Amino acid sequence: MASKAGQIERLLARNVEEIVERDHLAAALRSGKKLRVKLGIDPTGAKIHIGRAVVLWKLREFQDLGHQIVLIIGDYTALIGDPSDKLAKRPMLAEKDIKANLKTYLPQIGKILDMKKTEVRHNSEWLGKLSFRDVLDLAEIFTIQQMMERENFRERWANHKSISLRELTYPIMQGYDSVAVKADVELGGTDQTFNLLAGRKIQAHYGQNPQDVLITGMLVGTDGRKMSTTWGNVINIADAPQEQFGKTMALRDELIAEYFQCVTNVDEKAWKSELTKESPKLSKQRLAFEVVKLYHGEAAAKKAAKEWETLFSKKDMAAAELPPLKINTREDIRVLDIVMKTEVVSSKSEARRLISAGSVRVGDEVLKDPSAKLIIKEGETLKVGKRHFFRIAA
RNA sequence: GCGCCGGUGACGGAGUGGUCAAUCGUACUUGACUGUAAAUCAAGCGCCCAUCGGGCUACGCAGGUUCGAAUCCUGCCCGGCGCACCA
Repeated sequence: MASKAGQIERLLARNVEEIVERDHLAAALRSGKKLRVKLGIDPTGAKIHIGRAVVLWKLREFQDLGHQIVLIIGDYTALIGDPSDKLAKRPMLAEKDIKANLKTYLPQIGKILDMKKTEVRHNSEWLGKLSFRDVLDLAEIFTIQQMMERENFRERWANHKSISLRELTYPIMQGYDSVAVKADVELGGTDQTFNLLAGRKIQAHYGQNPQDVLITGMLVGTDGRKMSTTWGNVINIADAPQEQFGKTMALRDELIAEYFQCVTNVDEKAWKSELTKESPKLSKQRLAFEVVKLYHGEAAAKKAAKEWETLFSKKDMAAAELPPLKINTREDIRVLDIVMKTEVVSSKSEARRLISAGSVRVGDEVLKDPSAKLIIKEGETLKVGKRHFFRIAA
């Protein structure tokens, strides 16, 4: 393990886009004082991807140095809901969703942080108690002009897109969180810059020392666009080993370095020297291995690497370990119905399309007729599309 | 509150009474080529049945006119712009 000074140096440098009051933070870290380090998360989706994990790993570094992590669940902010949802019923549903999301969230975060040492708070605890008067007091801290400096507001303003009054209160809600938990440091991605800085101002207003702010870069998706679940270019930390490995292999070559730096723990010098002498494919295999290792352990990573090799590189379906698919092997069955059984398609029309396109094969044989009937044997392999494989079970 | 413009598929954006399940671009899926990379080429891209083909549901919501509506009319909801308001 590196020296404490080394750890601090790394903490302040790797994947860090900007630090506000850098010297102050550096001094605080060296002072030996136990800092309260805040991260706010909105439980909006069910899965956490490796892009969002960047900041969690940063927290882990703080944790390893003995500081107190304070995780704030934005249950109150999320409850208020999106401005485009006008239905009165919405908040009730959201409350349920939030609870469901939280159940899956914390275990995922637990893959990165030591939850026993983490303070988990919900911001409804204090935001729910504020009076209208309190809110006005908070609102007084900022001017419209300051709010409009924010890029996404400015852009929307320019494009005649709506900006709700409520949205303007987001920074003050989040900033007040810092007051409530007496944060010394807050982390976030560059998209959070405005909110993070708002926290400083609000703390000062309430007579607290402004938190230092550490901003991490945003990880791009595997295809080079912004990482987003709707784009399908994400690798989730709870994804199965195989899936993580495969998704990493689908990464664009030019992003390999960035991914090594942002999503793995591999020492910078180590991966840089390797990268220059290896082919992109080899580098990616190493990268994929590291990613899986991080979330599933070394044994799983080794296994995933091997599986990938047999299935995709050697294209040896027969030798690979595949998920079983239960099919009646005694009667003949339509190709269409077999594909439906796999549940990789959302409709029969889609299944027909896939079949007609020649993307379904049993063993080495391509099956192009949706309504052709066949008797399929136990142990045979089935491939549907590019990446769905099964082994027939009785 | 008044006036004007607009709300179309994942997104952008055509279409302004039948030939519209809806031009086109992007994204996406699949095939070929490959390194499950990129680029390129090709096909597909509402749902259901099907061999050609047929049926159903859709163009903010609800009604109406018509043989026939995404297209016309009425009401409602939502967005933008302008006016008014600004003691």
